Amino acid sequence: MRADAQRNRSRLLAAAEEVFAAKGIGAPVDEVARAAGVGIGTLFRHFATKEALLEAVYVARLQRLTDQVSSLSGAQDPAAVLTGFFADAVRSSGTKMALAAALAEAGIAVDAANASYGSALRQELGALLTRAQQAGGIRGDIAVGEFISLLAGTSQAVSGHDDATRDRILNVVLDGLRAGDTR
Amino acid sequence: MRADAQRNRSRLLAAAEEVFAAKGIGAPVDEVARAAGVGIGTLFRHFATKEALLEAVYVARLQRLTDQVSSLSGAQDPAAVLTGFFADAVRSSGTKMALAAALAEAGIAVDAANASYGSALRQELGALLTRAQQAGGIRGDIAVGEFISLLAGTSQAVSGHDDATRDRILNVVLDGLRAGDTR
DNA sequence: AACTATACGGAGTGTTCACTCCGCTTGTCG
DNA sequence: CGACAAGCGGAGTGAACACTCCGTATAGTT
Repeated sequence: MRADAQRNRSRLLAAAEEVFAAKGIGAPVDEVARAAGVGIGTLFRHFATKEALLEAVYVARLQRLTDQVSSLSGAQDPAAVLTGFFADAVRSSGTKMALAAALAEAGIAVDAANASYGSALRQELGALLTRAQQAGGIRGDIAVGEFISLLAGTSQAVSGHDDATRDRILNVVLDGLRAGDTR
Repeated sequence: MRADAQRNRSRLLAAAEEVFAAKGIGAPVDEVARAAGVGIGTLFRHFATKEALLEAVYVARLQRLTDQVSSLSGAQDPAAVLTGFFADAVRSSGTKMALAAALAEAGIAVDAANASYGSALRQELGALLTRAQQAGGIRGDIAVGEFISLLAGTSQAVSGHDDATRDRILNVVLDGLRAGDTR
């Protein structure tokens, strides 16, 4: 792959993430191309369809989340680490108009990505969750799937609120995650 | 207003709620007209734009929620009533692919409706919430806005899950709403 | 420097969709 | 029943948008 091609590809990904986060996934692809400073033709050579672009954005986000969780997995206080991760993820997605939720709503594009890349995240998170539950501090009656859905739902719940309100909402869910478990 | 016109109007509203709930608000209006058994012309005579139709659907939902809360406002155990309402609302919206969330994402259409009709719901709910907080059983550090956002977020979180999973997710949030308050 | 595979830009194309227009139908009222 | 306003249906219109195509430009190689 030529150097300029690689540069354009990552520019497109970054621009897409920004544009879709700001205006929702309904935003026209021309805008992404313009934001990236490339022509539309270039966009479509790198990502054959809009859906492929969305998927790439989604995968990139999964990748980052997975890395983040991986780097945390050895901690000595898994419950605190897990809730900390939850809070971080919610706070950072709040800025971005619930991009993950919007992507998830898109449906099809996400399934393929979930199967291949999501499973890694799922596995990492699942391990951390189990350890947190065993160590105490996180309720035992939920699985990874519920945890992830809660993460997405909470991200949506906090979007559009100021920092203080966002933290109040977040605390409700975090307390719920700890509930029924006497630390 | 002629009898048939009124009939068509309510058919359109019902069809719109169903179609948009099933396929998201991106569904073409033709489909709504077809589902209602009327022509497109008729749809647009009753609702000047698609946005107006969405707003009408949203208002109808707000209306129903408001009535529901009103009928509950005199209860002797406000905390239980409030959590019961929360659970009901989440469960019923779960079937409908988070219609409220999708509508909220549409933005503009919702603002006007919120101002006029949402305030009634907000007021009713706010009263109930305050009473529940005073009676004990609901944490004192949240306001109506947070409660409503949590409702919407939780609705999204449970969508696509089976009943048992849905209830586990719901319980996390409900426990969170009770947390920090020794009943 | 010359060459060529690789990549680029953006006008053009087909399709989807919200919305309009008008000839026809039907409810309503004297 | 007859008249006519109110309402209906759906072909037609324009705009937005995803995606294609090809002449031009440029990175990498010899």
